[in-house]
Amino acid sequence: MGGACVRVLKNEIGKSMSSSTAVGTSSKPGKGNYHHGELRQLLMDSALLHIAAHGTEKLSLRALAREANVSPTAPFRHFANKHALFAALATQGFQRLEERVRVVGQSSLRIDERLLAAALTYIEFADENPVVYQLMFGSILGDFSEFEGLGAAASNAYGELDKLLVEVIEVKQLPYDELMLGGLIWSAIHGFASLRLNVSGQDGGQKNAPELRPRQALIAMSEGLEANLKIMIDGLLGQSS
Amino acid sequence: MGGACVRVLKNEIGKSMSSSTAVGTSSKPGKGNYHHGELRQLLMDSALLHIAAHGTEKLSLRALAREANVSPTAPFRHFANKHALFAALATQGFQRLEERVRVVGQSSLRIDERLLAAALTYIEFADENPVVYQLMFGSILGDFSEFEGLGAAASNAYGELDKLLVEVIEVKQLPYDELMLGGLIWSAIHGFASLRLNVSGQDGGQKNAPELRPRQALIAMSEGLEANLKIMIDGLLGQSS
DNA sequence: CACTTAATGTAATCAGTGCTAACATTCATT
DNA sequence: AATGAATGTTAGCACTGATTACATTAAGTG
Repeated sequence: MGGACVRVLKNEIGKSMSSSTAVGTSSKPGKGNYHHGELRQLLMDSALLHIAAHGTEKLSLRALAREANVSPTAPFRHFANKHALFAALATQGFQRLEERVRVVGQSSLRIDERLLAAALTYIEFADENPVVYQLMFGSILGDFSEFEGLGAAASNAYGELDKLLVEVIEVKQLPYDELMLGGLIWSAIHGFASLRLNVSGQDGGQKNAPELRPRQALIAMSEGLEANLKIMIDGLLGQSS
Repeated sequence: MGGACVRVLKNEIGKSMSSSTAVGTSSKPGKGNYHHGELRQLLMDSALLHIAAHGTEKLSLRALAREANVSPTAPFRHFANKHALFAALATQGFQRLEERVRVVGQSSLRIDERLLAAALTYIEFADENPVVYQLMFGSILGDFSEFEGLGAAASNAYGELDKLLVEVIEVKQLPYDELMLGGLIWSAIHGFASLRLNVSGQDGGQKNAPELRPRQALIAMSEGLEANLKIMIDGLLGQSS
């Protein structure tokens, strides 16, 4: 019951199964065939699907285990507890985001174009990986320092944006403190990405209630996204070219 | 175990116990004293404290019932399920936010000053009611249409911002579509508020790791908040006065 | 007032969950 | 072949969300 619209996106999984022998997945437990090697990533991928379908709240490690044809407690060999799984997903997310932003940051475009491209990349990432994004910037995981590597991964990802900020300030001789400009631009980007995920999720596209003004605003802004982002950033950089 | 820093804020509760006979709260069940009248709001207030302390994930209706000296299933008389409680909190939040924004929106200031004041109000609300804010704009509650009144409350709250947008566009003859300008400004405000809640929650203030650059950016922007917000909004409105 | 009715609380119970502890199997390395 | 770390299994505890049937209260009606 309930319209739990499954807004799953393939990009959010994939990129897994780097190596390992890739045993035939089907098979009942207790027959001398231990899973081995691939279970951790398999659980993570499976978790993303479940969260996308029913939310973090209803994710059950036992259900994941069941789905993987594995004993109910097997997941605990890979994740100390449920939140550790979330943290692992978020960490992986930060790493991938960092990688993507670095690529566009190192292109040969002008600095302001690279900044815009980075912003777009950020928003694309949120679009393509909504569940991971929520884990990364939502409130489910409290203090990152409770999970090894998570805080560092988050900081590294931000660092890629930071580089661009330093550069744009120097090139354009902006009167901003680098940290403050970071706060401004980061807020703008994140706000847009975050609202789109949450508000656009409203109404499965069916009953189109009259109470969807906020949603319309975001849809309006989403059309011609790049141009609108440019307005936003240029506004913050104090120029209207 | 775990550094579950209890960042509770009094504003987040309060404003309750509107009327009712206010029976002496202490007393064991099964002694001919039914709670009556105040239990619903009592559960909501209690829930906020629990969520602030241990997160939504670990909130237990049974624990709330226990704390209220009430049978384990009593909460279900007031909330169909756990998420309905969250939804009730979010709905109340939207209503209070709407009220606050309306007040500043109706002041006698210039329109751009009122817009800035509204933005500040929004951010103050998030600061003072972090848990409610996360429920309102986070991903815990999926489709608002599943909860009666929630979608409308959200839309009404946005409506107060909307009024100001319409006015500023007309007065300043801005070349924006009203919906799009709403998307831009709303993103900026929400992004700042949201990041502050989530990122500033990192590190209980103790070990001050070197991996806190993102946090520093937000702190930098938080100092002189009003001035920075003004930069942000003026930037979007395309003026640098 | 007595009587009804809706609202609210209780009691008993169920399936499912996170997690722990003790044990089994496999893999990699020597 | 032997050892030890990694990984999976089995059994079980304490707890949770939720349902059902029943009890009590407050409020309204004649």
